[in-house]
Amino acid sequence: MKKVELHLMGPHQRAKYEALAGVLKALAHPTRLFIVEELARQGPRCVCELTERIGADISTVSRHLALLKKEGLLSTTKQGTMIFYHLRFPCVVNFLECLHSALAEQMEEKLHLLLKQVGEEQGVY
Amino acid sequence: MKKVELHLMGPHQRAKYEALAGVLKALAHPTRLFIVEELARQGPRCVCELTERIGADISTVSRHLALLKKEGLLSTTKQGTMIFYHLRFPCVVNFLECLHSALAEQMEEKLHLLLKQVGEEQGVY
DNA sequence: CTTCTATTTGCAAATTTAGCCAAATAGCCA
DNA sequence: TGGCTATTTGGCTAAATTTGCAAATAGAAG
Repeated sequence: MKKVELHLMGPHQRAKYEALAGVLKALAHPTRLFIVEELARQGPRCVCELTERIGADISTVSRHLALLKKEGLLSTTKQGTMIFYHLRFPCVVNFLECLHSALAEQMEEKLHLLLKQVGEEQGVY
Repeated sequence: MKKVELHLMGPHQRAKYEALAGVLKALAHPTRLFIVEELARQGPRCVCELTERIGADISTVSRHLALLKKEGLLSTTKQGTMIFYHLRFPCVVNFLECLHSALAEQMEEKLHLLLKQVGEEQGVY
């Protein structure tokens, strides 16, 4: 008989969440987000061109790209000595935009709360 | 006259990507993903209940929850001495599911490629 | 072959993150 | 008040991430 540790997360679930976390981690960096949106907006770009726009060392940019590729978000093609990176799932930017607008709302809420507080304080004195 | 560094990422854009990255980083951890799905599926839960399912130290879980809350993904309500965490944007799980199925497809592709390679090698010898 | 250019990799320093234990806090109840 | 439970915080260590510089690779062109 199988002992039922009633609600403990199993190894299968664990693996699923680790894979997901890998992809999300790859996205969770300002430079890498910029890269993803740039590729979505402008189409495939080579390392040097992206590097220009980012303003970091080219080796750093190369590493960011490698990570995104490793997690399956980008693919590459060669043209001469240059390597072009492609966004494999353009739909991720939809999610990013959605998240961004939710963020904007949230910031506004916070701002309102803050303003209200300040207003009340001024009212008191 | 404004000097145009033609395509360098500006501070405004930078700030946007940093905020987005903050939220994504909060999501990018197996335990925190589990928490998010658990709250989506089962509704608000207290720290101790989540801790049971996760199997880590309660202080660790508490910190994960604090991070998710700090990034605006969760909110809290008190009931007696217990604190319940709520998922503020249940829609994030849609994205997670979408991402997960894309991941599954990708793994399958890789598997096929691998199998094909093995097949070819066997054919050669 | 030599010399470019584009890209990746080795390495080390600085920073961040994750985890646990122990201690502090907060609210409930007797 | 004092004890009990739920949660958070401080402190610490181990591990992972990020970054730039320098060196290695790979391909193109003279």
